[in-house]
Amino acid sequence: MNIEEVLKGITRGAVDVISREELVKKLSSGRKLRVKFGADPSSPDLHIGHSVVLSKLRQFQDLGHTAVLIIGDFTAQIGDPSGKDATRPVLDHETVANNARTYTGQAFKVLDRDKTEIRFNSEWLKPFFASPAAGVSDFVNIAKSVTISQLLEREDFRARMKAGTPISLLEILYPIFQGYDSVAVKADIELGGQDQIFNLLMGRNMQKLSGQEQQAVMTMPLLPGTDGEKKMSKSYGNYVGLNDLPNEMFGKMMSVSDSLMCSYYELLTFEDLAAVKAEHPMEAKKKLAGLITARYHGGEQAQAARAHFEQVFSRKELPENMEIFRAEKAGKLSYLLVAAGLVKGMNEARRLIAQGAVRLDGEKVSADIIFEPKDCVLQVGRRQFRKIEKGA
RNA sequence: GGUUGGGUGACUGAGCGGUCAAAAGUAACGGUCUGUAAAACCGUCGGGCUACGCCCUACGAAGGUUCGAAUCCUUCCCCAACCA
Repeated sequence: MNIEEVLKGITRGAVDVISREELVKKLSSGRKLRVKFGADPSSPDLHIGHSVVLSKLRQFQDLGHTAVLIIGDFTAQIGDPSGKDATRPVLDHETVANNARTYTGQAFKVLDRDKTEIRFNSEWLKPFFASPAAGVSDFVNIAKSVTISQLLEREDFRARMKAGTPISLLEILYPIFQGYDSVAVKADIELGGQDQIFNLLMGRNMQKLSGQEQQAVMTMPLLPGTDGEKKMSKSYGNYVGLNDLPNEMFGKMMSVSDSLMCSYYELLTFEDLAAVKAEHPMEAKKKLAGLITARYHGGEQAQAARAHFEQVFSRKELPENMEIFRAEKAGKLSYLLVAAGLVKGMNEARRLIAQGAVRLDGEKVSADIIFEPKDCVLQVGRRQFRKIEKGA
């Protein structure tokens, strides 16, 4: 493969590449490159939005390069301001450690473990920024409790702002931490989401200051969430998690709008877009759901998820595996719903019955009848099933 | 440090002595429609009950004033804006 082809493949889908010349130079140097990707373990759940950048990282690995996965255990205690309109909560050590563990576990669903170097940035940031006297938590606490607006209110700062001179480093503290990571791991290339561009460029600055060769920077587009409006994020609840069960994953993919499906094809797969658009949307969506599910759970599971989907939703038949609940004595149906864990409370149970959401063996139940224990299937809404067995 | 304005249900945000389990929007959940599309429309949306009514717990925390408080007073905690 010549360099042209490599470059084409590696920059496919990228938003920014800074700079192309440097990237070419690095790629053609014959060296094993160190490709950095940093992640704050602020949330333990990775979703398919993260997979956009991770897949790109994987591409580098497949070319023989090393992925340097930085776990921002130190920076997680500060919170990346990128794309946020409010200060992030500060996490304690234990949470961060736990998150980091699950994080890497999920990341290796995409990355090649053997070509990945995992580093925790507290390794170098702690001694670098925290004096033994002040201690990390003191520093973090102070930085957390002083807001920018408070600082900028000061007259001398206002004057400086008016004069156009740069303000304190505090606001750009985070990018500096992240940038220093690049120095510490001697990154050749850094990948990130589109909203990371400022931070990534800071890495170049810091490396230059340290006399290192500057990393090339490449950003990937942000994946829209399943609502089709905001970016995919756990806090918006519009994500498809890498750890989602096959049926869940398949189902979530099926419920997105047609236009969103196209974006997903573009950002998550290598499929030919024109061909996709020519297909029936339903078929195309099933294919997409299958591709994604297969990626994280294997082809067999994906097949099963598709079969399940078609069975339960397309043909409205019963699913293969249902949770079993043993009913021992006669009682109100509403009580059975609560006991079987299908609803939160009695009121909700009654409401759902009144709304025609409850079925016994496929027959709508319109009143809160007395249920005599027997083997049957209890269904609430479209997707909640419970197999009822007569108790001993 | 000073001044002013705030803290309301999953979230945004009205209410400012009784008619308030608390408007409106979002989210969520059911239903109709369908490709579980999306959108739209209808309904529900603190908990419980012997249920067109009743009880309990709720409007930052703790007290108080009232027949009656999310609404007034006191103290405390937290936040924001502005001024130093």
